[in-house]
Amino acid sequence: MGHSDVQPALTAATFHILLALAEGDIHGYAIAREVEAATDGGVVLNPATLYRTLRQLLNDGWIAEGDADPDDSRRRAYHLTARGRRIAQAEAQRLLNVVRIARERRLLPALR
Amino acid sequence: MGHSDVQPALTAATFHILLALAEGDIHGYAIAREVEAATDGGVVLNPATLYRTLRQLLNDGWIAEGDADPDDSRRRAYHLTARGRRIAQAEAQRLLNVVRIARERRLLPALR
DNA sequence: GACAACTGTATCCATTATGAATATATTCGT
DNA sequence: ACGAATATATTCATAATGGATACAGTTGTC
Repeated sequence: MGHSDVQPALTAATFHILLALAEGDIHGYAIAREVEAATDGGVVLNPATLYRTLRQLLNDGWIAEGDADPDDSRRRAYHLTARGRRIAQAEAQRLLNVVRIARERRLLPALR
Repeated sequence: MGHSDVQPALTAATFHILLALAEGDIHGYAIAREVEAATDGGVVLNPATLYRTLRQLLNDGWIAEGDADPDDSRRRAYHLTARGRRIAQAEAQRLLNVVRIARERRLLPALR
């Protein structure tokens, strides 16, 4: 989709991953389960999408790697950087606007 | 992104188009301007995405073609079908949940 | 301590979605 | 009449996603 420089609209997968990372250090597999739980099974992250996206987010400096887990050497934990948090906040605001529009169009019950 | 049969998560472009069609008959070009206005220029629909998506939505029976415009023979107006409206409502509800999660993670100011 | 089941990360390949650019015709304003 | 804006549509390249698979470390159990 276009975005005219205002804001580069994140993919749904990226945003869900950022949401999971917002609470603090968490590793890939746990992200997948967290997203699934938070959306009642509505969003299932494909491992290809998950690890590919994590690599990109790391490269872009939106997330950073946390301490290694002493209990399980396979785990690679991440957390949001300040930059990543700002981006996630902006995206959340954008989605809020979309929900507002949906409400105006009577696709959702008024307020709550 | 995955979706485990619960609900096939729409693309942002598709949802914005459905939102624009929720008010009643409206033609392609007007949809593009409407979406741009509603998102303060944040979402700009590429014509390729727009007309491609309209064709798909029509094929899938989510939208239907309205009466021809007597003022301008080029215009092809559409509106949501009952099916399309149900799908848009479900997607709106899904996004509302995402916003709720973002709020829980303190990425948005509490309530409003 | 062997073995199965689960956890965890990662990649390949095919498919789908998006975007930039362009083409073409109609309508509007002057 | 003529240029600008409107309106639909497609082509070709790139980006995003999903299905499948691979493989190693960990946990539980007998």
